[in-house]
Amino acid sequence: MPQLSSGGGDDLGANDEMISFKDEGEQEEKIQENAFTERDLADLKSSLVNESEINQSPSAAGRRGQQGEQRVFTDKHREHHDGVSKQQDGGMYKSPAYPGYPFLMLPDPYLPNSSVSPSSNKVSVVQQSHGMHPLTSLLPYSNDHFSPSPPHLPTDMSQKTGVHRQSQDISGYYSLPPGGVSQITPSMSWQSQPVYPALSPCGFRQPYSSSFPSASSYSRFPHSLMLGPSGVHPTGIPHPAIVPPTGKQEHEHYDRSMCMKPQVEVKREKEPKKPVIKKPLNAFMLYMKEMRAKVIAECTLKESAAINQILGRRWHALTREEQAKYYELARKERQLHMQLYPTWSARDNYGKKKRRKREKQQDSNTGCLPEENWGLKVL
DNA sequence: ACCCCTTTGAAGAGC
DNA sequence: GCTCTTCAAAGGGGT
Repeated sequence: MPQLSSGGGDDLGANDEMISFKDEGEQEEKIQENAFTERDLADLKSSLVNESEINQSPSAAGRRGQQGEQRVFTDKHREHHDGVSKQQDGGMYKSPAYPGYPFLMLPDPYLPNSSVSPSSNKVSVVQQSHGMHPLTSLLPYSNDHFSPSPPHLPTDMSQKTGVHRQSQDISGYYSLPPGGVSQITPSMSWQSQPVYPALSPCGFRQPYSSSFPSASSYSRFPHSLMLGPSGVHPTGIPHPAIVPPTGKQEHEHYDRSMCMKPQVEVKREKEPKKPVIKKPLNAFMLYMKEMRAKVIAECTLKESAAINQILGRRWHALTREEQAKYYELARKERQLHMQLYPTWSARDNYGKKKRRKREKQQDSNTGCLPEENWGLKVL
């Protein structure tokens, strides 16, 4: 475990873990809302815990018993992760433990024996019937693209140090021209868009079988800078990362409309509203996206809140190496997002969602409208 | 139709 | 620098 350097493990935030980690009883209360009986739930959760512990490497099982080593990824630890990633780029990604990462993370159709093996990359790849595997789309990366970041180059792209230096870095990943983003050619297109699901010509998400990266399939998605002001490419094909500023299921609604209506009409409809560029997914979100289907299949649960609780527990049960892979992917996602949308800020989407319950409660107490205040602050 | 729930992490704002 | 808030995905459930 490369990241478990001596002297660094004890300060990895056991307290935070204990705080954030919910009690078993609490879990039961939550999941009781499902159709399961208490016993079924207990069995389910017991099996989940067992499964997590069994499937884990012995180090993970041991780690669970060592609350003091439970991870909390503070910035320091993230840096550590980056350090791990660097190591893993040269080690994990190329070592026998992670041969060809992320290419190992292929969906079942592409790996004859892709089931989880304790000795293999334990992060099982789940065939998502509803979407492209976020990691699968990393396949276009070459091994060179996943080579370790050059030691002389910073890898933490969260530091807004400008795109140019990132270009120097990401150009290795995405073959960016020296000029940076503005010179990204359509041919590069969306090979470098790992998270956003591949869309069928009709805009519907495709299973792996049809979304397996290929130059032709990805070339359908032009670069953001090739888009028109509404985020729609002149061809009428929507940008996968840009969604209309409506509520849930934006992709589906939007994509269907793209299929059904002439381009000009759609363009006209979309013009008045500024497209929404979503936040890049963090490590846990990437993990959830990958594992959700598996949990649903195993637990026959469909309620996302319950699924997410399970996924949260499993996330904690992962070894640091396993988590590191997702942190690394998330880091690359952020890099890519920053490349594609240099001027985008997370603040752009503030207020897009409706006010939350907590805010409403505050409102009832204070009479304030926090989100409106946000808007005032922002503007 | 819309919001809540539930999770973790990233980012922004405020102090 | 620390704390708090919001959003990212997901989809069943509630209003």
